[in-house]
Amino acid sequence: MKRVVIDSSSEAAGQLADPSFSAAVIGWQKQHGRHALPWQQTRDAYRVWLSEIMLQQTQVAAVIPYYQRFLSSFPDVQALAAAPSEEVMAHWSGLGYYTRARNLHRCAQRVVAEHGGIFPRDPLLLQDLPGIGRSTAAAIAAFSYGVQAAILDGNVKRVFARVFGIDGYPGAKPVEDAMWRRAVALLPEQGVESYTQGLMDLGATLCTRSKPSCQTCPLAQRCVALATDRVGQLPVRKPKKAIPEKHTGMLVIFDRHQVLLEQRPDSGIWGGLLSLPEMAPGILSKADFDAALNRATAAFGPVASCEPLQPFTHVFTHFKLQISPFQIALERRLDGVAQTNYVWYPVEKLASAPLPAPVKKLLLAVFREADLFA
DNA sequence: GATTCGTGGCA
DNA sequence: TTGCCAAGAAT
Repeated sequence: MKRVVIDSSSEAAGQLADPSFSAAVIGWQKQHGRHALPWQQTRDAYRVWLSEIMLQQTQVAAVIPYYQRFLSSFPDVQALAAAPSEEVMAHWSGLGYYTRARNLHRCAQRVVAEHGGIFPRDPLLLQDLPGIGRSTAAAIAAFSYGVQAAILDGNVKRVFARVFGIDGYPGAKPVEDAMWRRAVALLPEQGVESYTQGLMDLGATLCTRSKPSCQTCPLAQRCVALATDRVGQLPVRKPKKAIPEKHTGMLVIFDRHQVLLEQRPDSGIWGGLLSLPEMAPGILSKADFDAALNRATAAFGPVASCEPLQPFTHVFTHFKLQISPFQIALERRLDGVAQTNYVWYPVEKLASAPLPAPVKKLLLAVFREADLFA
């Protein structure tokens, strides 16, 4: 069970309060903010929630097509709750952070079962639902119901770090706590919707990471970073560490119009998706490789041909993955191989399959080239 | 509390 | 090319 933060911030809030701050943000938002994003112009909590989950650690441009497809396939929370898991995963395929998709599905089912299909308006109740943390709960409550609740996302952290001249990495606990206190203290009495959207818009369109437009910023007068010429230094960068590099061999085992896929476990990288069977790539002799290949494919049928494809690297946030693919045609396919985590998948359905982005790209390239489409 | 989760765009 | 990181949450 996740811990819900109850914010009873004390006397500090009084000192941090400043009505002119929210007034400046709200005024700017109404005139220069974004008003035409697909999830705006509505107070439908389902749409607000869907957009907020998709936008976690993901840029607006990447989300828009996913949001549109999701909404047309699952027009309301009941439709999403009733959908099969694989269909939900397939719609999320390529967007990343796949735990979000499973939590999204679970959340829809809980809203239907426990809240009569209505998203609660209390941020603390929202935060109890899977995939909804403190900031997302506040955004949903503010945009859907006008509830006075504070967000603290990457945009707000960047704006705060500059305007208030906050040193220290915003991901560090003490720094983040201090920012939460400010976020709560600065909430306006009226107009949380415009204020919240304004903070996001400021960070996304004006107070950007590089080349911010300080000339047109409504907060320039009060910006500590601008006054002290530290706009380029704040917020403090995440302390970098060397990321490990891993290797894997991926087997593209196919028989006419079907390819062998493997269901990945729910936890870990690419959790809950289908992917290709993997084999530790080695600096092995050809004989060793053939032996390993035979062990790996014995259950599915004798190998007619095996050709290495161009290896490539996929970069994650926290490690690099060297992928060495092999294209393996079966001489014939053995039946009765009932290992439940494997599935023979029709090639023509790959484009809409719940696959990781690099795997989908690889497979579409292989089968386009091999001209194996019907 | 530090790690673990994708992907694509951009400098 | 490489590095950085975006509307964070869960463990």
